[in-house]
Amino acid sequence: MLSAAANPARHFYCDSRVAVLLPLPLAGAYDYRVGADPVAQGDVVEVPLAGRTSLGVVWGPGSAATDPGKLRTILRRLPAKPIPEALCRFVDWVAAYTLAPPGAVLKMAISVPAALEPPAPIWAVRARPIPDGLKLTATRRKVLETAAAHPPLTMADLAREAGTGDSVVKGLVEAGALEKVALAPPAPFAAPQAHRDGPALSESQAQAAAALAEIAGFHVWLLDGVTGSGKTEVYFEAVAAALKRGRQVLVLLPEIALSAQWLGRFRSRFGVEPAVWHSELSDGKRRATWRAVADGTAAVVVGARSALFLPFPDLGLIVVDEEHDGAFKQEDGVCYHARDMAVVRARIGACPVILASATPSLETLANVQAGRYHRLHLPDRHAGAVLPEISMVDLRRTPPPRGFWLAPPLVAAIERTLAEGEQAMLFLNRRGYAPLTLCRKCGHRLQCPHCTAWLVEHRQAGRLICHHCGHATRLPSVCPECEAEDSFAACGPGIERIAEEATHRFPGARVAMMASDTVSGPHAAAEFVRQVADHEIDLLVGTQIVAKGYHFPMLTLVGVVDADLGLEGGDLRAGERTFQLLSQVAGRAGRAERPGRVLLQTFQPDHPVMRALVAGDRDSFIAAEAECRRDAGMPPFARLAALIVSGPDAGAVDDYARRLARTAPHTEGLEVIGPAPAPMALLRGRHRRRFLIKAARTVALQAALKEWLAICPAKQPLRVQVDIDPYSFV
DNA sequence: AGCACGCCGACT
DNA sequence: GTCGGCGTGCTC
Repeated sequence: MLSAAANPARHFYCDSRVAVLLPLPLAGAYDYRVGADPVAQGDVVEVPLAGRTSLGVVWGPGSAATDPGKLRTILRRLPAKPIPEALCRFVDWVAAYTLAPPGAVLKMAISVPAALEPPAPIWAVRARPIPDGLKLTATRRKVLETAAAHPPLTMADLAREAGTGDSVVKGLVEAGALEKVALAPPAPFAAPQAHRDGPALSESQAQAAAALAEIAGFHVWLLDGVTGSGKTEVYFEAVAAALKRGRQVLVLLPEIALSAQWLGRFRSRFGVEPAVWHSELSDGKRRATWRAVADGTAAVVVGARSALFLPFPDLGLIVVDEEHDGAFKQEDGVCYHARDMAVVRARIGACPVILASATPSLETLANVQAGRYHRLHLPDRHAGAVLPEISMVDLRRTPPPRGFWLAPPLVAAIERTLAEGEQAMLFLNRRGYAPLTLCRKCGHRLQCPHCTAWLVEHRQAGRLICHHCGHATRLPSVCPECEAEDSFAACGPGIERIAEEATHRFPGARVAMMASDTVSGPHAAAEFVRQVADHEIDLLVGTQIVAKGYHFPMLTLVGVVDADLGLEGGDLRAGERTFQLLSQVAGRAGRAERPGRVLLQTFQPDHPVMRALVAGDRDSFIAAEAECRRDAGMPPFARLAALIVSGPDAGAVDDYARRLARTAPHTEGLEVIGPAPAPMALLRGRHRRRFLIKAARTVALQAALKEWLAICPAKQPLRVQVDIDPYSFV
């Protein structure tokens, strides 16, 4: 099924030493002596390391520089397929780009050590000639006849088939009348049926699909289509085409745990479920999936960003759905953007990438404009549905009553919608009941002891929770500052409070909440989404997870409780992100026959983001935003990196940050800003200072940073985290 | 990431 | 007098 061999010209090392990359945050690969068996590039090996053993991957020839006295010998070669060369090159590339130790990147690629050992055989039994002196009872005879009539069965299956218990089967095995044989484990993933007919496509969908079915070789395609235009069905044709060529496909989604509807669409197009990959997989699934990717039996993998590091031997297409989504950016450990790294992985594998979005990122649009990416446009909603009408509720003119958050025009619209027997959704990107709790007597605000953040009241859970480190407490009975009793007041709304107001305002309506902490795990999310889709809920109150790709046919009204929320706090991408998020939320309305309506509650009706949303004018908003970025010398027209210096002691962190500032590079086209307190000046008990580095696109940014940090390395417990292309500034 | 080495408090 | 806390440093 797979075309050719994955590693056409692997180089075998019979000479004395090779470099082995270990999945540890070391500066580089270590050299080892080759044992009795020769090894080749990509082989997974076990090596001794400081009194224990470690896995590693043969990375290349050893260096002459290592003291031969230190060399130790490779213990064994694991009986696994070698790591594909494309993945090895990808690991090196990501390490060089992100300035992460290559071993830390390798660790993401061999994240399932158990998958490298041979799978445990499944034991079955089959009949043998009946040994002399076997006592043949009626049940025993039945079991032996059944065994003779079938291919080898597991002991449990045989017992069930023969209508008896497994003690009889066990007895026959011991008596030598049945013999155990090892079965090959079944392939965990059925092949998708690429030849099935897809759904009927509209004219523009069919054109785009036809173009995508032809693509091969490294190219980047932006599939740019309004919400509800059927992008998924269009790129499925590219998936089908890649499958027909016998190649593997990777689809990246921003939040795989919430992808039940996507999986349903895949199943109806291809007849089977794809392999899924995300952090909540069980160990067994994880192992089976990794192995199925490595041996090519997983033809399609849909996964979160970490799926990029799976060992595809023959990747023929990558799709990044909702490419603008911030969830693709990994912010801790190895900091990388999965959309950008997908493009790199595709280049290394010489295969195409499709980036799909209704609200593409500025970066991607700039690449289209520069001619680096191709664009396919889907201007219309599918099946005659029209885009929702978006209007504003000016909170300065028609504010809600004191202590409430839904303004009269929004309340009236919801009442009308519910009276029509349709569904409404209220969107507020804030979990919990109230984002801030303060003492009415002295004004004291309840703050997280480990972070620069207020504690958020979660009334349902009866807790105050820090959303940054998870610190949780009960609401204290007296103010820790002035010792006043029962003096706390909840300030501002979270979705719990909106749901409370909605329940009170719209009696009889079935109100439900959806946030990352109210639906835990893929199953709960799938069930919840089904309830909304089947109209068992009238009014849905949710955070940004309701913005993501769902199709609710009876949902005709979306109310954005606080459209200004994302614009606070001087973030480079605040405007862009707010535009994308609100466009996506608005896109949930009116996806079937009934037209949709969106109301944005705002104090800033003249803000460019609000104007663009109401006018439905993405292109001029993006053009204006791009102009600002160009003027400010910001991405995508320049490059940015962040250095975060952190440690448990504020004084030591400041000292080190000042030393770094003194040794900062002075290079033409490179500007170092800082140190300044990082936006979260205290996070999980660590004090943080930040440098921002702005570089012209022509400057060798990574080299300059590497040199800088080498002059002035961080000594524990101080740490420097490098974030190339930082995304959020919080 | 482990694991050892190394200096200071509460136990058999 | 030891057991053990985790700070610091190394692993081809």
